[in-house]
Amino acid sequence: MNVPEKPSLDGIEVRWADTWDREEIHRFDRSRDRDGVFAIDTPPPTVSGSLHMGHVFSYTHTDAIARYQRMTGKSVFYPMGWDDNGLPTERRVQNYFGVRCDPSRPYIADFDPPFRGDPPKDHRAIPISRPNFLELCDELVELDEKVFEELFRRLGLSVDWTLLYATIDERSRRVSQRAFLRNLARGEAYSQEAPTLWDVDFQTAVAQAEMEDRDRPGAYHRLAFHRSDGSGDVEIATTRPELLAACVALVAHPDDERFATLFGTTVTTPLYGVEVPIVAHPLAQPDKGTGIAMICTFGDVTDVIWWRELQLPMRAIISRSGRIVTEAPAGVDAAAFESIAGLTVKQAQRAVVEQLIASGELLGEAEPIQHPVKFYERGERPLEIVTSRQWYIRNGGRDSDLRAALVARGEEVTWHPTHMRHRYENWVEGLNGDWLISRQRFFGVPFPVWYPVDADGEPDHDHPIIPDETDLPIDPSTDVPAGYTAEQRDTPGGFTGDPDVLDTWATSSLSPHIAGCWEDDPDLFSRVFPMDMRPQGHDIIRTWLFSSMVRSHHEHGSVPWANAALSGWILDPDRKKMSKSKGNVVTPMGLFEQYGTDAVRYWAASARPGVDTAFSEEQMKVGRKLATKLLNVSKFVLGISSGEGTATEIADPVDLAMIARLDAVVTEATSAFASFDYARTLERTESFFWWFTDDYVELVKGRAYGSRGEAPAASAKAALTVALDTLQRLFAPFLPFATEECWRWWHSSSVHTAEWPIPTGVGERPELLDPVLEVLARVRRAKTEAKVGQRAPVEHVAVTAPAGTLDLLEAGRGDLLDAGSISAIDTTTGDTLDVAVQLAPSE
RNA sequence: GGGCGCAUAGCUCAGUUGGCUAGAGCGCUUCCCUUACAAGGAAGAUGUCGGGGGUUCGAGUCCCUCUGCGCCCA
Repeated sequence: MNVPEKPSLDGIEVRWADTWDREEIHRFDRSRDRDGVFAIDTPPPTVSGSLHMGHVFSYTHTDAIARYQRMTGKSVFYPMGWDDNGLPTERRVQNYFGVRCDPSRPYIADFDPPFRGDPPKDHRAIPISRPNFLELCDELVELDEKVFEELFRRLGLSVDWTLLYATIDERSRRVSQRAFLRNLARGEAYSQEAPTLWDVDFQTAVAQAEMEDRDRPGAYHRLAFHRSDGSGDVEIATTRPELLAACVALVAHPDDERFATLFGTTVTTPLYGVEVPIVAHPLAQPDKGTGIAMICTFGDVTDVIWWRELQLPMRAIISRSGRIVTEAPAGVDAAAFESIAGLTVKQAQRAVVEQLIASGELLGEAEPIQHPVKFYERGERPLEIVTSRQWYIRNGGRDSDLRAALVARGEEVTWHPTHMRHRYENWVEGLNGDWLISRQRFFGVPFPVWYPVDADGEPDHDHPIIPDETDLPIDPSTDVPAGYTAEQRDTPGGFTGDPDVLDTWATSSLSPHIAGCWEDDPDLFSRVFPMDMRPQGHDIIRTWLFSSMVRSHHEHGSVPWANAALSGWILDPDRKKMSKSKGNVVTPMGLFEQYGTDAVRYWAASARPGVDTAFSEEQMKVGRKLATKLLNVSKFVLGISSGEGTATEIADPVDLAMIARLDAVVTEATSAFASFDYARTLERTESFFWWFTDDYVELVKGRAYGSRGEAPAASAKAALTVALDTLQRLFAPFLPFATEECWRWWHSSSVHTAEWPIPTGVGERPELLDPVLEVLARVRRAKTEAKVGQRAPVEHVAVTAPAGTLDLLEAGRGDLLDAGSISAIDTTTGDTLDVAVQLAPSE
């Protein structure tokens, strides 16, 4: 045994993290069968900046559960992944190196970027080739990932770092492409030319899950359409007059009597003189504007529905750059159109409004309104809708059977907390289209397909050329399909590669497959899948959680995991969502250094599952106090008992009563942990711990020192040892460093590979301690009121209490005399408890 | 508009199927350097459990309703 003179938390993180690495205590034992494994589908953090308190918070919750499961004897499959694939990385590369990707540029060997970090504000990004851009992506993510790993190790995450993956690495690309090809073969993936939400800045299609509504100012402009029979005008209101040239119909609600006689007739558009029909559709809102609206191809998603369901013609005028196309669509007055050709949407609106004023077809003043506008969640300009060919995976958005099946899958998962299931169902039931998985970006997993090019040089999208699974991963922009030569690329009669990359969620939705080496290592996969637990934030239920469910449902006909544990948000102390500026000032590493890692973990683990939680340094101070106390009480107990004694040697009723309480805590702590409620385990353990140190230890200290002889001391020592041993293990998942520190004083192996405690079963009469401690409290109070120290001697204590209480009290009489420095206790039977304390005269 | 959550001490929060006098920590006040711990300990004060109604022998807890805050979706 080796107890230090002055226990300290300083430096324990590095010392024990190194030891754990050396002893490989977090290593997954892949020889265990599925029942002996606890598999965690760790969220791969986005490597596009820095880790913040939100990461520390939620990853601590998962780690506590992982450590608990390990102690119960499970082989814990706890991988880590880096989500380095996708737009956030591209964006960061652009900002870090001062470059942008231009696929038309040639590759430059040994390219040296103009900056490495913080290009000046006026710097214009240098266009570079796609391969050069990807090299810079690789360089930067490697840097970021080192920093991430260091922080996670310092946080004490018990991940098995040999299981590390990155969502852009070869294994992930192979898994992602293989899963896509399987979806394609089964008809779950398909490509289609269709109107698509488009971000004009990022130049990519955007999925429903990445969209958000933002309130933006707009204005209703009232426009006069002219009835074709010359009988007057029809007045409509629109917030997007610039789309007038794209108008293909007017629409009103079928039950709206104001327009009943107009349905089936036609009008001509202002400025452009296009004849368009007036149609009826239930999605038209009678109370909006004038009750009749123009349908354009396309102003918003409702236009798309109308266009599709009413089989209207296409008159698209917005290009992928967000500018008005240069040629007028068929039927549109070319001379009138020329004045807006090539303008941005904003410029076009101004021009059209001016023209309408001039022609007298704008009625009255524009009426300003606030209205929701669709944005890409990372974007800065409203989404436009353009027609393009995209890949989709069926997700129930267009198929009610599949939707119902996915809702049913949601019921197979146990949600923590349970109400999070509603978020999932809400999302699934509100889907309005399949999952768009293609992105017109660069740093991502490429679609593993080529297309034959016909004699006219046009790709045949209906007959994609598929690689063999054994060749994956492939890059269709450099690899050549079987049966073709490289010279045939992009030539008539040859082939062309699909230029797009998969949505980042299309890869991360396969995180269980990537981590579990699906198909590459079927033996491993069978031992970990379906996994036990998916921890994640509730904000990505609609993306990561749902897409994972879709992939697993298609591929395996099962859920990907049995439990979904949703963590809450970190809020500023003033209850607002943690601001960036604040998050940057308070860095996790700074807090680890200031309070110790265990203290920060304590703060995180105190928050109940799924509950938004205020950032609180006060809680960290409490955590530090707890860790310090644990070291000190360990030193005390081990100093007095030498770590000897077992539950069977406990004989004194006071000790048995304490053990009874301890057993109850173990039972409760265990069932809470088993149901993922780490916070409850911590709270129960902690409150017992403080009671143990403040009351029980003080009560039996004298006896343990031998004040009443060997046998009573032996019982106390055994009880102290058993309690300490149990408490160190109960705290181990929360305070991994402090518990390891004091555990190793008297054990040669790690507390984290020790067995999770089970009740001793020897406890008796827990209620006995209540009257004993009540009397002790009265004595303490008397001393405080007399303003003397707690060691001040007491001459005499007279206790009046009911007979039953006095019986209980009798068992603790000896300990009370010691703990209170009391010379004598007299007892009298009475109705209520009364304690009279007579202090010894001061010297 | 639909869904979900929250409201308990000055602050942050516990309070599991209804059950003794509603708890903890922080903060505040007083005292104590005591041989595990002064980065500590002992003691104390602090509540219309958001409002209203209902069920019940009994409601912080269950039901209804209202108010306020937050989140998700449309």
